[in-house]
Amino acid sequence: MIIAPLAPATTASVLAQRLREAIDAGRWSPGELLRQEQIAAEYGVSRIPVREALAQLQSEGLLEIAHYRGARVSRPQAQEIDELFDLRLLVEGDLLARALGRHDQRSLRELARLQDRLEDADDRLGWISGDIAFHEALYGPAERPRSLALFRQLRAPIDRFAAQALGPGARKQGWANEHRQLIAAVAAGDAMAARSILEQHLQATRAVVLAACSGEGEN
Amino acid sequence: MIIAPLAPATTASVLAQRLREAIDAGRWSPGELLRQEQIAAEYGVSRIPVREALAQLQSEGLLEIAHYRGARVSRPQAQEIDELFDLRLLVEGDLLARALGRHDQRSLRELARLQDRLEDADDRLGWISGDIAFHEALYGPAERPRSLALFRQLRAPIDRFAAQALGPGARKQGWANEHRQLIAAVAAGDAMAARSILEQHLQATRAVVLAACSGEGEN
DNA sequence: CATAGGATAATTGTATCCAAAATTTGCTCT
DNA sequence: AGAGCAAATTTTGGATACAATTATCCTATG
Repeated sequence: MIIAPLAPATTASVLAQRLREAIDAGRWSPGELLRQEQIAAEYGVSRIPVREALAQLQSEGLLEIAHYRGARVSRPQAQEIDELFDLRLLVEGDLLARALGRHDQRSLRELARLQDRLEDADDRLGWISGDIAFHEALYGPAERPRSLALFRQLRAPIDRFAAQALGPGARKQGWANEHRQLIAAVAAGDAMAARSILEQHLQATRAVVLAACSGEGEN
Repeated sequence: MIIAPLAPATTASVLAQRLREAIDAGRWSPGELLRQEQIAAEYGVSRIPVREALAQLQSEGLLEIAHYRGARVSRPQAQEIDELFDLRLLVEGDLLARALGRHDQRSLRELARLQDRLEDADDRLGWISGDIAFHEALYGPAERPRSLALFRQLRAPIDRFAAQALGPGARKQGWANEHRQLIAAVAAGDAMAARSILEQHLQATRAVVLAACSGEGEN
């Protein structure tokens, strides 16, 4: 529970959050231009905070900005997606290994609770944010803030396509199974099994994202 | 040879580059405030591009910005530096392994040439940019743009302290030896040796950076 | 008819100006 | 004299206005 916010919201930061959600929701298709004036008018602000928010989203890998030319939702190439998933396996594998011995009764119950909530969620954005929350709880005990930030950063540019792919019912079962197996492996302290399940989980997600990314938004 | 720049420079982007260099050169000590007005006056521009440049440098991890309070050079905690070096070993180890089989006569000659230039450089910024160039040439054949970008990102917040530590003559010899050994291991295609030398190289650098970071700029 | 050239419009980047927040200064009261 | 509070100054965040660059459309020409 947060008492005093460390970084009191500024127009640009809340705008960035709103735009993040709008992008994940698929408001702009990859390649489509985000017009500063239009966004400014829509949110009732000037173009200055809009520009700062767009720059922020660029640094997160969601947008590509060309000078004097505009910002557009990035569509990673298949090769780049492969690379991102390889990096995720490196970073998340390390986080998982370090978190293994540090989980306790409470953190495991929290994991199970998050997974329950995740399976109850019925909208795409809820799944994505729930999945992020689950993995953050999974890696949290490692106490590696920088690696955790990197985990978020590596997900950001592809979650948009994962959300697209997680339409009605698609692969939700296998997804949930892998999460349950991860919890079990962590509870048992089985590093090998955990690593193996994580790898399988990421491979499956990679395939889904690749399909969604190549299939959508042909501009 | 570049004919037409893909991204024509804008005031904010050249300012960001200038400020990057100024920070690496130690113009501001960690914790010291960077005043927008002062920087704007100094470079003869308004505060708008200054703010955008500062935001960019924040996203690179060089600065920490608090709302209405100002930007200051970040001083990572020892624990954070440890984590950054662990991540570097993960990412650079992967890059090195992937690049190993892809080096050829020309790329090896280029590596040797860069190392020669590096040993001739006589100022701190030259060493740092030379070291970056060397490692980029070392990992380049892996053809992993995203990992290479991550390599730069993981270095950025600590290079400032590496530059500080690389004062007159300090550890330059061991540093050069490790680079030469890396070239030899790559030429021989010896993955184990290359990995081992890289690990040793990063451990040594970590110690230097930790010492420089904790010892300097007590604000 | 396709295309090169140039004027016009649309859009981004930057400067100037105003508002909000924080830091500093100086005063009061104990 | 020192702690606490309030006005003044400083500094940052945002809005408006202007300049620079790019995109569009129209015309003229081979």
